[in-house]
Amino acid sequence: MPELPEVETIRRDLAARLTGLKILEVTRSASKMLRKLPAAALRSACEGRIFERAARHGKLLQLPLSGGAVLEIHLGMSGQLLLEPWEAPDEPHTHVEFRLERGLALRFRDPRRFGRWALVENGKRKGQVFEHAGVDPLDPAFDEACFFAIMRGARGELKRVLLDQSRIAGLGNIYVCEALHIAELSPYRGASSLSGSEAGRLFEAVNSVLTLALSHRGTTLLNYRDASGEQGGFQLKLAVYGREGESCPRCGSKVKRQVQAGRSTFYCPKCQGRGRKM
DNA sequence: AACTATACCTGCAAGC
DNA sequence: TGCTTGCAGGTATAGT
Repeated sequence: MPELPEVETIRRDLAARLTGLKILEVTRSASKMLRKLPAAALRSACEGRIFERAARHGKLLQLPLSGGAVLEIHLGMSGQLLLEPWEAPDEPHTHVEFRLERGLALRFRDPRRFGRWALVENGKRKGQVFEHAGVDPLDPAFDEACFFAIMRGARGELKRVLLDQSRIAGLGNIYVCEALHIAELSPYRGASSLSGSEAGRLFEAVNSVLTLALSHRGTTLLNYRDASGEQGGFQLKLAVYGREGESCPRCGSKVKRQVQAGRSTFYCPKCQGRGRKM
C-alpha cells in the first residue's frame, strides 16, 4: 500500500524520467476512476502539455503541466503509476493511459480502484477533493518541536493520531506500526500523554523508518511497484507489520494483532507494553 | 462534537 | 476441486 516512502520513490522516478516529456494523446481515461473529472476536461488540459516536475505532499502526487494545470494523483491501496514503452503488454486494470514522446506511455493501474485523480486549473479542482493538510514528514518544518506540538494538541490514541492525514500527511498503517515498535511505545497510549523524551523517541523513529524504507525503495506486500514496475525491498525489514504470531526481533515475544480504529495494529506486547490494552 | 461504522473495490487465502 | 466467505486498507461519508 503506497505510503510516503512508496509515493516518494515514484515521485523521484517520475522527476528523473517524466520531466520534459510532452503528452501526445490521452488514450484511456476510465470515468470510474476519474469521478467528477470529465474525460474531455482531462484530455483538453493534458494533450500537448509538458510534464514540468514531480512533487508530492503526503501520499498525494502532484504533476504540474506546462500552461499551469496540475494533475493530482492518489494511488489509494493498489494504484501503480508506470512509465513504460508504448508496446509494453496491456495489463488488466489499466484505467488511464497517456501516450508520450519517445515511445513512452504513462499508465495508471489500480486493481482495487481506490485511487483518485484530480485536476487543478486556475485554482479550481475538478475531481476528488483530497484532505492532506497535515505537515509532510520530509518537510524541514517537521522538526521535533513541531511533532511534540502535534502530539500535545491531539486527543486520542497514538495509532490513530499518527494515521490522521490532517495532522501528519503520509504515514499509513505499515509505517505507523513500525515506528511505534522502534520507539517502544504502545499504539494505545494517549498522544497527549507523551513526555518530551518519549515524543523525541517517536519523532526519531518516524524519521528513521521513513528514511530506511526510502533507501529500500518502499515496501511491496502485494501491489506496490515503482514507476519502472520494480518491487520495493523494505518488506524484508518489517519488525511487526504482517507478522502476527512471529517473534519480535528485539525481545522474542510473539507479535500481536488487534483491530484498532477499524484496522489491524501489529505490535509487541512486551516491548510496547506500557499504556493500556495488552 | 467526536467517535464508529460503512461504502468503495478486487484479489487472494482460508474454510468447507 | 470448486465454491463461498472473509479480509486487506485510505479515505469520504453516513450514522450514533
